[in-house]
Amino acid sequence: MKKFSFEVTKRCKQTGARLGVLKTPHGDIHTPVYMPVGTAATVKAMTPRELKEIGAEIILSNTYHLHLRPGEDLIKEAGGLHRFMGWDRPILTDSGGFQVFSLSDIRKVKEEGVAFQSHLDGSRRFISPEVSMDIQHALGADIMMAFDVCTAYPCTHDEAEDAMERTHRWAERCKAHHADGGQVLFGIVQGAFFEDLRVKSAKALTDMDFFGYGIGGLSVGEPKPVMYDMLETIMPHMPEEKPRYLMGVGSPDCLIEGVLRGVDMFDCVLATRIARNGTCFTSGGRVVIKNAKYARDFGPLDEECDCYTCRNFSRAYIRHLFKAGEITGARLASIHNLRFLLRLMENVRQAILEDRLMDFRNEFFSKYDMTKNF
RNA sequence: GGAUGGGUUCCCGAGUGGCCAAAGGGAGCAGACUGUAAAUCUGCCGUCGCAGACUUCGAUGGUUCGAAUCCAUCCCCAUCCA
Repeated sequence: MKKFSFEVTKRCKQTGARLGVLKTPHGDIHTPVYMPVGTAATVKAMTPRELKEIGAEIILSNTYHLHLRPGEDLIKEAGGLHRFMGWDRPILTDSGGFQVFSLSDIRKVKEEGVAFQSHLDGSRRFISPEVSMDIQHALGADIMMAFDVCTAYPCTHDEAEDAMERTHRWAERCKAHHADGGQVLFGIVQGAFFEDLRVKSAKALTDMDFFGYGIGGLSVGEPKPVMYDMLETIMPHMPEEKPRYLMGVGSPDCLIEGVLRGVDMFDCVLATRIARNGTCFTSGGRVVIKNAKYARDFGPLDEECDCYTCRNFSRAYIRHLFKAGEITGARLASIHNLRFLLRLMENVRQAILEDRLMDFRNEFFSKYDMTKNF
């Protein structure tokens, strides 16, 4: 479709990291980009207006969850996901593939597809590549993801290979079933933590020619260096002119390390989840704001942050809200954590533009206490 | 002044002879969290500590091998009656 395009506009001379623009009918996305996650058609605790204010260019939602509730038919009737949730910028929908992994206790994978038991009411559901495509068509997100099989860490080579081969077959089925309308489809590279499989998967997916490529099956509990190694293994085999999306990452350090290794897109629930649980990103490292030591700390969460929370409220106040169980605590922390990552990526893009991403990285880590990381 | 019911570890509240350092909840403290079964979950929560030891159930004195639990006296509290 003409309405969609991706272009790498610049490479950092210092690191080779990419700057790009992904154009969609709902607006342009400047990469490298962090995408806030709104699984159930809402980024938890955030309104679309607030998301815009902090600079979110695209958000994520989820096929499995919306299929169960309220159902894709209802969302289609509402005019599609954008209108339903009042968000007019781009949306990416995950395929339900990650739920094959995260709901492993209540699902069965077969060649045809995956039989889930709804985590809401136990009812039996079946999602195949075709069903996932149908649901995602009905939802109408700009970017759709192929239905894949995500494996755990650790897993055997055989398990990883089976999951990968199935992911490839399913990717073919997704592509065949995808209606080339106002949406584009990403394939997903699997292969767990085996270099031969990752290379094979990258090549196989590239041959299928998707609009973009997810890198799945990482950040599932492995040490970070292992993930970084896998990225370095995969990247030389990814097409240069297509967007690369590292699924489910990350933490501030992982975002930077990912960009350095050629990643264009990220999403992660971490920012919003830990925000609701009383933990915040700061330029100095993680701050568990509900801890007693902040009871009389009347300074901002992060001196360097420009977000609404940091401009107007103290650590002591935010801690108080958490201790009191007030919903505003979760909201203020969510606003901050998301703005922290979005601003980090703004800075990353600026650094790439100025060919100094490695300098930026080193400066970031000189301040960021990794012993207080995730 | 009389009647009745009570006083348990920070709070509420179980416990009526040994299995009680004492259920459960709350509060408090800490930890976890990476394509969201998460405003969730886990741990600690008398003191010192490895085992274990020591102090505690309004106060004091008894009974008993053994008491938060039984008896006596006293001190408080609540409600009702005068």
